[in-house]
Amino acid sequence: MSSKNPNTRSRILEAAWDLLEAGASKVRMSDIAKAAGVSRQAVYLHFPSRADLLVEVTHHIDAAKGIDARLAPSRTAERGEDRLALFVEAWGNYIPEIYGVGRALIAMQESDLEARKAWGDRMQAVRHGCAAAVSALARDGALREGLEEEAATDLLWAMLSVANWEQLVRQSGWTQEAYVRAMQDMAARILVR
Amino acid sequence: MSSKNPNTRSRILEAAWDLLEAGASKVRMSDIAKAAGVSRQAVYLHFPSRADLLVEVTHHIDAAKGIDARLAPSRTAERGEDRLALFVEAWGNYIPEIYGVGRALIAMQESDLEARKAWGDRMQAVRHGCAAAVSALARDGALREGLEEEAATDLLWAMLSVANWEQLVRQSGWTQEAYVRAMQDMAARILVR
DNA sequence: CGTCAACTTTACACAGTGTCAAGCAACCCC
DNA sequence: GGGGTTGCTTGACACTGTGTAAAGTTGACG
Repeated sequence: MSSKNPNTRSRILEAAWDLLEAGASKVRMSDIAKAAGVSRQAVYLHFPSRADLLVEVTHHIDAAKGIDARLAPSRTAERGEDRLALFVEAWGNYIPEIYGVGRALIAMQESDLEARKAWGDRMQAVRHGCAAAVSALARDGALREGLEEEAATDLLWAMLSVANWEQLVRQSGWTQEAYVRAMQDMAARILVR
Repeated sequence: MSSKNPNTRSRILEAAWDLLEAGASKVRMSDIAKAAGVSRQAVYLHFPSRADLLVEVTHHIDAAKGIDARLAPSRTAERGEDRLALFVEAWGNYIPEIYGVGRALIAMQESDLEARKAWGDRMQAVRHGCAAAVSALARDGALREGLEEEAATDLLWAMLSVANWEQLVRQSGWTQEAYVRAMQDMAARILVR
């Protein structure tokens, strides 16, 4: 991908991650450069744009935090209901990890087409997870009657949005545990027969 | 409030409203000025900042669309359950009206403190509506057991966020009617005993 | 010693917000 | 009918942040 020093690249990614996760309200390219101990231009030698850098940070986090391993339990669950609860738990507990970057990427969506596409892609991946859980319910005949799989997926997806997590946990002061329990309960009440 | 020509002021507000509601992705001060047939500086003679202008637009819309009248049925409902359903319907159907401005204001939140406060205040008003509906349920003894009024209000509030409406209606392609019905159903299942 | 890669330094273009000051046209008032 | 006031225009400019461009520095390697 890049012929530059992979060390510098990682330092930039780590620095960006740190700043974003620390909740700094505005993280500029120069802030990231400074935190990485590198010039602002060096950042542009590794990442063509701010949006690209942020996207790479999310991939970096995915690799570091092992998103796949976290979702594994949900995929191997027998019953649809268990699968749903485990998926809600896994994703719900992953949100805080990517919240900083997600927020920055969401904020860029309005102005930056690339950022919109990048975040949209990631959220589409979450939607696939939702669809899989809903589909498992349907397979068990446990999906609430009068609810299409498509609509159920949309609802679950909307419920599990980063924005909702932000509102409940960051704004309303819920604990992470309360959030996850509420979402599991909610999902069960809305989707399960 | 302003010693300037109230006519020009209204023209600016209307122009901003039109542009925002038309879904233009980026609405600059100069765009609004041009649409209002006025110089960019004239806009600043009437509104100190972009955030102020947007907030005034929301108030303008409230006055034009009669938010109070729309919420009246919910306030006069006898049963808590009816009140809840009517509130969800009234607010849910109001969202599309303010979506354009809301989106612009939300996009500014990250960078602009004033915008954050302004939109936060408006959302707080919605929260009060949620709290009133929940309180009516509790009064009837219809609130689901094991659910605090506070938590119920938070949940309802999060559910009814503009972001969720956007995701379901604009992104997932739901009709407005389907959205309202789903939210009413969801609220009943989650909050009502 | 030469050269190549990675990075630094400095400068600049560009968009958009917000400020400032001078000018101008209409109207009001004595 | 001149003098002031009001509401707006015109043009210039400061500031922030992104992204680009080009020349300079440093160290490793052959």
